[in-house]
Amino acid sequence: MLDAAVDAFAERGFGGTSTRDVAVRAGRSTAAVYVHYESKEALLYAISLEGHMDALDCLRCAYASSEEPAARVHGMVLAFSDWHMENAKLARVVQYELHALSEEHRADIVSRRRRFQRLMVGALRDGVRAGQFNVEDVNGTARALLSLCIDLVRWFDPARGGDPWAIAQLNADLALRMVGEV
Amino acid sequence: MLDAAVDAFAERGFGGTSTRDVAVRAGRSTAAVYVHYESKEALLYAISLEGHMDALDCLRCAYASSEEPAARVHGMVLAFSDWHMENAKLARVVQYELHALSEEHRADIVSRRRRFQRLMVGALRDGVRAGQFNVEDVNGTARALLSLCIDLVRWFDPARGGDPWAIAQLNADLALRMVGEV
DNA sequence: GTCTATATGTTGATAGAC
DNA sequence: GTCTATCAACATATAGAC
Repeated sequence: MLDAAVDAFAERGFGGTSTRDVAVRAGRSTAAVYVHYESKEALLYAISLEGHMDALDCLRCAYASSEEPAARVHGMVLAFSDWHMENAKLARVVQYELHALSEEHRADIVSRRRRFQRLMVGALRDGVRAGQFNVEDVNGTARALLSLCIDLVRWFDPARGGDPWAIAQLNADLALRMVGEV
Repeated sequence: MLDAAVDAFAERGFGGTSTRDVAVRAGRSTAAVYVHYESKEALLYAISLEGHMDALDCLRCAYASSEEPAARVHGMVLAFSDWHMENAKLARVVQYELHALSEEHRADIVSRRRRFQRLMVGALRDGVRAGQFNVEDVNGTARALLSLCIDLVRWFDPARGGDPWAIAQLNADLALRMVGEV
């Protein structure tokens, strides 16, 4: 059911998807949707929540798996880029359908999103403090590094080929240049 | 009429917008929409076409206004970033609503989009040939530079403040690092 | 070119049988 | 938990008067 909704929302957007679209993809009736979810918006929230938690786990894990600043930033951009390509449909919904959430749900998700930025800012500060990075605008640069990863969902299409790992490697290498690694 | 549609599509997405939404914003009846545009999709195509032409003009102009490779790439990222913030609503529709176009219209737009990539690839090759840039993957790096600019429309909100020019400058400075400027 | 009125299908969501 | 059947509201688009 969730998978069916992810596919549909990713393909046509939340507004362009009907509960019937979702039900048909899941091989169920429209009524069956409402047994599990209170509304179409609640379905989107469930997807968005799961996606944000999974992506944050991914980025936290990468942060924790190295103490050396350059290796850490490299690993974070590598993992976060890869996540967006390996979970292309989910990531698309996560990144582009926030506007359709209710006010309360959106506030919850927005506060979760700040953690991505904080984590990346932390990684940059570590490198600056250690004298290994040359970054003037830590917040802006962190934002740009996340942008590089997130924007992958706009154009990357698993069906059209392209090697996710090679793309993630390129992003990670560019990231080290962006932080002015010494 | 077009402005009203840009506002609506940017806020709620194409699928989440009704022709009534557009008509009300424009201070007209729904019937009036169909005097000027054959369908809701035709309205989206008109917006998308105008937006892509304007953005391409912007990037071409930046390309042409310098011969020196580093200044050229800096200027391109500066101008393209700025365009996405100064035309935030239009840019949002341009970048995120392609999926809602008819097959013919989408094909037309997609072929126009390739010109952005070609222009940036050209700028990078110039710098590599001149021995001023150190870029292994020209296509991938050009894609990343455009990503940095385009992803601004996902989060930049003119209403919430933030200095577009400072953000554009940061992106342009990061771009020079990304191309390994000597 | 604009409107009011309307045709025709689709929407999110519910009722009630099994 | 699943279905079929259905509701009221809304969708896109058109007809025809001014």
